[in-house]
Amino acid sequence: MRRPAARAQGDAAGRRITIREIAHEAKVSTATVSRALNTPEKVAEETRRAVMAVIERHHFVMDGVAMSLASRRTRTIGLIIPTITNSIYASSTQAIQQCAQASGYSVLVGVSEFDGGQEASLIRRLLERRVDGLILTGTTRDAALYETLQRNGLPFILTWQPSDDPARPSVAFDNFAAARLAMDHLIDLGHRRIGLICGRSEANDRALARRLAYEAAMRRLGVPQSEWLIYERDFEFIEGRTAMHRLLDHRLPPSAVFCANDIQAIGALSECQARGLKVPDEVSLIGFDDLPISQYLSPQLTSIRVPANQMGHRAAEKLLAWIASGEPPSSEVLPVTLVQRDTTGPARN
Amino acid sequence: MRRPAARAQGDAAGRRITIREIAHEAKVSTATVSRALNTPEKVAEETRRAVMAVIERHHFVMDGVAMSLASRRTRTIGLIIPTITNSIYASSTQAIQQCAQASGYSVLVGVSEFDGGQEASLIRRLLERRVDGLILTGTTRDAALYETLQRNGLPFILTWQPSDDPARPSVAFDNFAAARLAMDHLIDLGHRRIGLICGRSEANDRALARRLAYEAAMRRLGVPQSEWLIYERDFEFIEGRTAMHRLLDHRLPPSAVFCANDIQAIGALSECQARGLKVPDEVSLIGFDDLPISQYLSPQLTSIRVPANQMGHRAAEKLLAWIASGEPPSSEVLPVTLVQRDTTGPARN
DNA sequence: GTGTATGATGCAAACGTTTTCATCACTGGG
DNA sequence: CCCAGTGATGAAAACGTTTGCATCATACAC
Repeated sequence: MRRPAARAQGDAAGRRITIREIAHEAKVSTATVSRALNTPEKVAEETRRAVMAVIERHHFVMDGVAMSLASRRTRTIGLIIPTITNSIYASSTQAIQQCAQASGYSVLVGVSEFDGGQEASLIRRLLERRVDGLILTGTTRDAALYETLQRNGLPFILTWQPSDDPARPSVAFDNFAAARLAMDHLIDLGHRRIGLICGRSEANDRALARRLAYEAAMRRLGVPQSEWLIYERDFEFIEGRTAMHRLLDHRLPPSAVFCANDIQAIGALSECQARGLKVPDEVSLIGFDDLPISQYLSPQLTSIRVPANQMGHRAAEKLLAWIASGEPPSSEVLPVTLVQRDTTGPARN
Repeated sequence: MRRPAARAQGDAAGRRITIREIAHEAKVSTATVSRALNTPEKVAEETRRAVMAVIERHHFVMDGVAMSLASRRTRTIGLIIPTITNSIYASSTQAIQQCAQASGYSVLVGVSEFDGGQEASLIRRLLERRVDGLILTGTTRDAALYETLQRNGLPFILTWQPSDDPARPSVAFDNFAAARLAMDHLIDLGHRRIGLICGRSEANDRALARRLAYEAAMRRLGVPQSEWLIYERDFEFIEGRTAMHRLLDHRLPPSAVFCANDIQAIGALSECQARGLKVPDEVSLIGFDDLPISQYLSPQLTSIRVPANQMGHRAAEKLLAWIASGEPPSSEVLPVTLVQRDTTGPARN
């Protein structure tokens, strides 16, 4: 029986051709081949062409692993996101991809499922893979993890939540201020009894910031803190829907609900529609994220537009610049806007 | 001025500690350290513990690049998808991620943006990175590309479209049959003048298969081929919407429209709603994909449920099995179901 | 006591590049 | 004619692991 490894290399595949054989055939040294590939300007035009001809002829593909070992860079960045199915993360991820791909970098993606432990082990794995840099989601994590990154001198950018520590550069927007924008909008419309549906604040600093903004707004309003107005749930349509169900079943239902993400907002909206409740006449709903779909709903969802795409783009740019220059970038706070559509209206009473 | 590279390694970061220093400190050879890490059962319990202690003490992280070079496997798989923002691809991607992560593999993701050329260059890049295997989307691509994969003996799995070539194993569902399911549903409801909104069939074999099923059904119906009933557009809500706009503006608008993906279906639905057109009373709409959101729309979207998650899961499993065993797996066709909801109803006349 | 497994370990040769330093051939100024 | 400068190239030492083979105890059957 043949060894699996041999088989996995494929039957038709002879041993992969190496730079050494290219060098031999082109009658130059491996150094010259390497230079022809990486720094063509350092090689005489004629030599370069000869080398390239041999390379073409053999379909030579450089071994990136050996290259990484020798040059001590992998041309790969790591990206850790909580989930990929919520399209708001897909959006920033796509931007990061584009940026990286355009600069010849590959992206190693890890999905943490909102679990700190899993995130830590993913980070360790990426560290082991020697990624040149890292893009992380949120700022809250074990200090030991940050130490590990620092100790390894690994450039990293935090996203989705601003960092106040210059040693931990971030590209993000202010979740607290953004959520306040939403609350102010509802308050301006005359709402006083406002519900909140958001993510789990213990595992998600974005959800926490939004909740805090909600609570601050309610306090400012002089409304007593009422736990029954608040629902922390997972990021699923159904969770938003059942939360809304509970809110509406209450003896004194809120006249407006702040959903701290569009997924849950859409779930909440569907609950209203299932009950035949008019939105925004009988209850107002505001979301957060402004997913592309939100304006194709009916009624169109009022929401807070977050710069997911731009954030991914800038984060990738800054990370690559850091890698190239060795200089850590400064943090950047991106603007956020209220997109007023058809699910918010004046309070009735 | 210091060299960037030096700086990028970080200030606090001394040179990374190596297996050699661990070995020295634990008074064993590097071979033993390597074995303690990779095949603990081949090392005496006592020795293993001593080695581990030293490793812990120094926060030693193995250099995966050197490991990959020496062992000739990277424990990384490549995944190429056309886009990540359409949540149907996010769904299969997430499943692949989970599977890979659970087996200690990392996933290098490439986004081709439905562009064959870009896909080819991404594949080459992944080849260079020496991924242990590849998961690709669709079956239609340059023969030279397949040859390259074969030549390098790289295991790969095709997804989203079944392959008939046993040398190119696939995990997919039958797009033609699935689209026929949708058409049959409309036809059963009495519709005869049926529109089609789908992706660009020249760059997307899934869209092509669905279009062919549409055309076959229309032919079966004896309806003359009418180009004006067919719209090939990009995967955006707005594209579905404007296509629907055109369709409805026609002198003889269709009584039903088959949207070959939910994104465009949702756009189409929004156009109907903007016009105050009753769905399904005045026009029926059927989607394809059955995105999670589709049942939270109002009216809820009738659609074809595709096993995106399962497909990703099975594809990853098969790929990893192939890598481990060296034996290419057989192809697998997954079932698809019609999910009948509220956007399809009997034809009026 | 001999011979043979068995288990734990070490030695050292890969793995396929990059990169430093040295060499060599020119060029042109003095 | 000499010398410094420049540009193209090569030799060889890394880079940090894995792994085949050899070695050396120790155990056990006979």
